[in-house]
Amino acid sequence: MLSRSHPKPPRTGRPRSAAADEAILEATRASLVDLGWSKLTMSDVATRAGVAKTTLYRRWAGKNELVVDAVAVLFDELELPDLGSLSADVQAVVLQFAALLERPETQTALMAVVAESTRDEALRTRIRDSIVDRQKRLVLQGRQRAQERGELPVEQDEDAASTTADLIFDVIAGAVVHRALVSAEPVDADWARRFTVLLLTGLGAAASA
Amino acid sequence: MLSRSHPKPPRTGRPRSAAADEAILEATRASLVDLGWSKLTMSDVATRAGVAKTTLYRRWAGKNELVVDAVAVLFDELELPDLGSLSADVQAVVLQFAALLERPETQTALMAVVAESTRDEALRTRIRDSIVDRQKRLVLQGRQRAQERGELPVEQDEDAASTTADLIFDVIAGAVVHRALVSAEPVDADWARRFTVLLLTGLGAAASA
DNA sequence: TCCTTACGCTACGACCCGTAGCGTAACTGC
DNA sequence: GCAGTTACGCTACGGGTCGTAGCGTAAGGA
Repeated sequence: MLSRSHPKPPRTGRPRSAAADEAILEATRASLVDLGWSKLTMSDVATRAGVAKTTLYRRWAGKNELVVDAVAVLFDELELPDLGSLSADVQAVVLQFAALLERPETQTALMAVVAESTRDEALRTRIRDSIVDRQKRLVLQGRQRAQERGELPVEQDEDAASTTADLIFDVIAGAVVHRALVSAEPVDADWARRFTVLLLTGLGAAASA
Repeated sequence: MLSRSHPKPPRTGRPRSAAADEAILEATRASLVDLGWSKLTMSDVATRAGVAKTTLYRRWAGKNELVVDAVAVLFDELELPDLGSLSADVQAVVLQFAALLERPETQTALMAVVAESTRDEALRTRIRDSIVDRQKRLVLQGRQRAQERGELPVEQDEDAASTTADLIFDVIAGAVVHRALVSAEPVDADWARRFTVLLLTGLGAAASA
């Protein structure tokens, strides 16, 4: 359900082909795998999708927007299983996120579109709406469960709670991305365990774990 | 000191102009500010630097390598002031790092070259050597000071200590980058304080701080 | 059936890429 | 000084992508 939401879907005339939409996005992912971000071209995607190049430009302004939509759907796979403890839940979601970042299409696309978004306000909100904000639900869900289990205190101040959730989200997502893409080292079960200990109990305790 | 280190600097012939080197890197940074990563071209950099395009290609294989070198030097500014406590030291380095990421040239370049590096092994090691690994010194330095103050235990196992340092580095750098570039929200003193509390004492304590 | 919109195709100017060729400049060893 | 070697600036080039315009055709709605 990509809410690309044309504000005025006209009721007359030939409707846009939904099949072409899906074929284009699929072709974009395939092209990302084969060529990577920088060598991906609109012409190549059009050819792979069996579609005219002009059809791409009728729907997407350019490469940036196209790739965001093509990759966004992959992030909806993430789920937070209830494993009985906050620690187990965090480790599970970290490993899920890491598996997503191991896929070549997300690996090459994610950082690239973020880089582009630093100079494109519209693109930034597009990424925020279709990728980033959707994952915050995992943090909120995990916190609620932990509070129900008594593992975390219930915060009274609504604003402070929201700020804390944002902080935790940046820490988890940032650490996994940095480990996987910048340090380029594996996010395996052992790393996830160590990271979770650090997140839950802090630095002093983590050093001796 | 960019160790681009031509293995064989020939002793004969006309030497390469060091002034041109610096002019090119400076022009690259200026072009990053004005145009951003995607619209930066080799021709534009050459023109700004007052240099022929062929001269660029004699020294750098392409846009990726050039930008890495142009931006790398900026990261050497980071220092870890001794403020008397681990908490204060962490907050200070976080704010320094954030200030660096607010500069448009680093903002647009950093994520872009990392994205490219996912499909280019040589570029990845170049980034690692000239940018990433240099910052780990801050973590090692901070830990040593904290241990001398008695704020952190001295780890016996050498490998485990190294692994922990890598983990902490990914957490700090990742969180700041994610906050600044992906969430696109300010890394101010308050955020740095909250983050530091989380890092040092863990999630349960951070929620009630 | 008429109207409206989407589609495929072709062609186009503009731009950037990366390299080759050439004459000139700068520095070294004899 | 002179010859040898390398760097530099300049021009030119084939190859590729971009994004758009124009046209005839296809697919729905009133």
